[in-house]
Amino acid sequence: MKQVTINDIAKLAGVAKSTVSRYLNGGSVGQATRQKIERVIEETNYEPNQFAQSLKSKQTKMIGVIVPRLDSYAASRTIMGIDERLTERGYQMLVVNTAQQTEREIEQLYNLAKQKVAGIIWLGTTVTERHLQAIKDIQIPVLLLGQEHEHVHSLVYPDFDAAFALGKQFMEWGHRDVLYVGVGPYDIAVGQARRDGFLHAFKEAGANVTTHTTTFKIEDAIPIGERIAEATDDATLIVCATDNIALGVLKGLANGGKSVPVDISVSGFGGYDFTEVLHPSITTVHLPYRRTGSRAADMIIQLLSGETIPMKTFTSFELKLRESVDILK
Amino acid sequence: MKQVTINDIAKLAGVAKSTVSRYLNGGSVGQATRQKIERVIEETNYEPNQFAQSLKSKQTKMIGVIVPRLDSYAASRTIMGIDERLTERGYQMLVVNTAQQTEREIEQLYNLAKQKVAGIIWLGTTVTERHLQAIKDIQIPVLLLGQEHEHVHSLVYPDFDAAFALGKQFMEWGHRDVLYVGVGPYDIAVGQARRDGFLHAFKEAGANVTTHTTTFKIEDAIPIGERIAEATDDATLIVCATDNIALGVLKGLANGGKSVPVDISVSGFGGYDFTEVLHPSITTVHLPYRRTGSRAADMIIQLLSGETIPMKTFTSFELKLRESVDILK
DNA sequence: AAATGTTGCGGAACCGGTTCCGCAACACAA
DNA sequence: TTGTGTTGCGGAACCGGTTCCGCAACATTT
Repeated sequence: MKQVTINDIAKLAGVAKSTVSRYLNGGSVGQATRQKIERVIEETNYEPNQFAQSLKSKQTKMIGVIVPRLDSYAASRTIMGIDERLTERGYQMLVVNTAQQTEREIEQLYNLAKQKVAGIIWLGTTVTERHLQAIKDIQIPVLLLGQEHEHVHSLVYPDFDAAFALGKQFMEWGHRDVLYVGVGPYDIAVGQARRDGFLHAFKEAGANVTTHTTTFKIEDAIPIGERIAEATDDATLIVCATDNIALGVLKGLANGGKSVPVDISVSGFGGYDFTEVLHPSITTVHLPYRRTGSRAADMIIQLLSGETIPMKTFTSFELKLRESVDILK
Repeated sequence: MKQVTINDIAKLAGVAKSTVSRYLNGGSVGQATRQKIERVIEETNYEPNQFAQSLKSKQTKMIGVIVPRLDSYAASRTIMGIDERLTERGYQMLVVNTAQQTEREIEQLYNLAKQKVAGIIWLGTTVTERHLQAIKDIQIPVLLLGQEHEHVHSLVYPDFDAAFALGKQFMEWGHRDVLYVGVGPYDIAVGQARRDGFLHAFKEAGANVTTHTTTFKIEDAIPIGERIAEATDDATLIVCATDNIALGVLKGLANGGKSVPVDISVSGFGGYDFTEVLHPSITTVHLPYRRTGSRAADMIIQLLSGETIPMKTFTSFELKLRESVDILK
């Protein structure tokens, strides 16, 4: 298993190594030499050493992917989509996890630059000045996925529109007393856009809304569900900012003896696959994570090749209207 | 942001670059020179070029991780654990996805070797002769995770023991008519060890068992649940080989109008977090994926440094006895 | 004082590619 | 026949590190 080098090929084919290199990179090589080299490469299973190549070219065929966490459904589906497409296109994916620490996102931007990745896909949560500075410093194309910023190419989920569409549907079904369970505004996409979409739909219909704030963790939403179960107001619908929150709220309601959708309706957002097989199945919005990942891969490759693409691109969404939300009229 | 090289450092410090290199790698350098070099490196933020280093050393600080799929709960948790520990230890993780194609596992073994990773953690499903050949060829430490083979260092889940323990518990609770829903034996851990553990427990108690075979996909288990709902035999318990299967079966039962655990009990295996918050909460076995990932990282690093470790190591498990299985006596 | 050992350092080769430059061979136009 | 252009190829430098070798300066032993 000793490494075959370009020198070996040159020697075996009886030519200079510069000629072999030219052959490999599509330079001008005569018919006769071309064939000799071809044969030798075939026989020896020669494959160029990537380090030597990168040393000179200061480039790799790697795309760095910065993710806040690896164990979320959204992240892993997205990564999967990215990987599939990159592999097809002859690139490799290098995933780095930041464990939800903003500081590490910045570190990793520099770090990936040091590793000479060709481009970076960043599944962001917040965009700060220091992020922007890092992106400027490293001189490498960066695609922001799932958040947006005017100075960075971004591919975003239509959180506002999707939330608005779902909210509007609920209004048409006659819900007028709504509880909204969301997350803090530090997460632009979920904490702001999604919330605003819902609230806009509710306000437009003149509905009565109460807002609760929780985290992305299932457990934290359980007590909220429990409290709602105890309360004696006349809310007919609980709208949750994520499927995880919906899961927690459902558990809390069950603990409090309420049944869905008979006593009260519940909706989620995000599109876990298994929301469909729960009983009751959960009304939610499906975001195409995997396809979006592939799309992101395409876009970063376009950026690499210098193509101009819009600063901001939206993905699609799909309402999944199921059993957990009741139709009042 | 131009790259500072060892030559620049040498020039600025007024020494030869070999001296700088020696300084960096802990060779013999005098006090005076040491300080000069130190200062210059400090000032310039010098960082060695990894490609140049790898070119010479034919090694990297990367550990390759081969996974059959990226979007499973088990895989993503495991990867997370691996990554955390590797980062702590100064290594980088390079994840490659095989999209569940055995052929690509073998390809990737060779491919990772080409990229000169220091070691490989392989989340395997089946081990064939060709895998073994590849592992022998590449001359790089490989740790098999989640499956076992006498010739490869492996870290495995105690599928048999865990299944046996859970099965025994069910027997103590008085279940004697059991339906087992598993997967084919091509997956050694799930299709064989897990099944055998259960069956052993059932047989020991003289229970009556019927076996169904399905896949890892939720959807494929739904019709099985539906058929069970229609059947008029007197099974009291459905034991599923994975949580996903349990989810599908539960849906099928719900479709058929059966309620759990009143009409029949259901158990899963694997330990999705949210099995706890479902209603009813699901009895299952929790496997410590994340911790196991960390453990795997430790082990591969031990292998790199030439330490001797046992060929086969077991992880732990924890029974999660919850609402979905009824206690008959 | 001479012989021997130790330490610090510079020079040069090497890892395996890419690329620039220039020369030789040949074709074609003047 | 001379001049001009094109094509194919080899030599050498270069990318940024590591490592081997040898020399000079100094310390230690006899």
